[in-house]
Amino acid sequence: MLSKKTKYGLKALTYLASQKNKQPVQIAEISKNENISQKFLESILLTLRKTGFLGSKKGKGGGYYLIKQPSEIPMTSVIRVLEGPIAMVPCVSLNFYEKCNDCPDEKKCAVNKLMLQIRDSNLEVYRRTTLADLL
Amino acid sequence: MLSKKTKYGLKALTYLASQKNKQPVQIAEISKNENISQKFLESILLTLRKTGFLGSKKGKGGGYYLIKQPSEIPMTSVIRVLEGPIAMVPCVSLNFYEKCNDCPDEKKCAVNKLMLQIRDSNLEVYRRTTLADLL
DNA sequence: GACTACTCTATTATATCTATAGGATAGATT
DNA sequence: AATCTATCCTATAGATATAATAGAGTAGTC
Repeated sequence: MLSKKTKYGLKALTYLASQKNKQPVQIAEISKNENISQKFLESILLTLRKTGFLGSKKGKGGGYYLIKQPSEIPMTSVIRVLEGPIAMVPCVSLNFYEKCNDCPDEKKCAVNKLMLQIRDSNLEVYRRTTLADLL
Repeated sequence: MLSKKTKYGLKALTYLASQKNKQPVQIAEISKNENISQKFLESILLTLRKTGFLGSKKGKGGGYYLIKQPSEIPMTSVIRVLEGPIAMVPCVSLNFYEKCNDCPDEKKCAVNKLMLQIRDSNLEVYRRTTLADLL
């Protein structure tokens, strides 16, 4: 299952991407329009800022805004930041590889074989899709 | 992440599929060879029997065995039984569809758009892969 | 009839996700 | 400078799902 964190994060990103001008948008506005708990959204936007997707402005008229163009934000990086590894098992992960301790030979492992294909097909989708494609 | 239940279930299925004769295999044997907690494996094999993948024989010389040919067991059905819905969000699920209560229009939803593609690509992999392909 | 191995229910442990609370901090406005 | 506003940050609690264990019960085989 997709976590709510990722779901909300994606919705917030598209909300910001669909803004005509580049004025900062307040958390409260996004929260209200996308039906997201404001406090929860707060922490999500915070991680998106820390990971270089968003900029923020404090004080009156402040809020969050996209740093890059939507077409320059691939889903691979969004998913990795919000959801974690794209692979469903660590032994087929590109960025978070870990050996299974119960598995003597990865190349003979059925789970590895299957999940390698799943990873590849998911990666293909995430790589070719940018935030701009979701508007 | 893939649950251990699914992981162990897949390993057990391939173990059974790789048997030369069709004699029942005891839980203890699978558990030992695949490094799986015996009791946990017990419950997994039980659900695989109840869902029509395995047959069992009680008493001495008993155990579990595959009912169908490995080539006739698609991953779609295995995953659905062990892991649950293939879709990552209910609003794009074929067999477990559910409307999001926070989303006014699915067709305009970014999460829906993205996850629809992910579902399709995963489905394609699971459909073309049978247990026989994992041996 | 004894042995073996599956069957089933209940319980515990663990982890992760989701959400909330409350205050601290920094910038804008007057 | 004072005040308002909105982000920033940490801590924590509750809910849920997963993972694993325990132990008694049942049914078939030899």
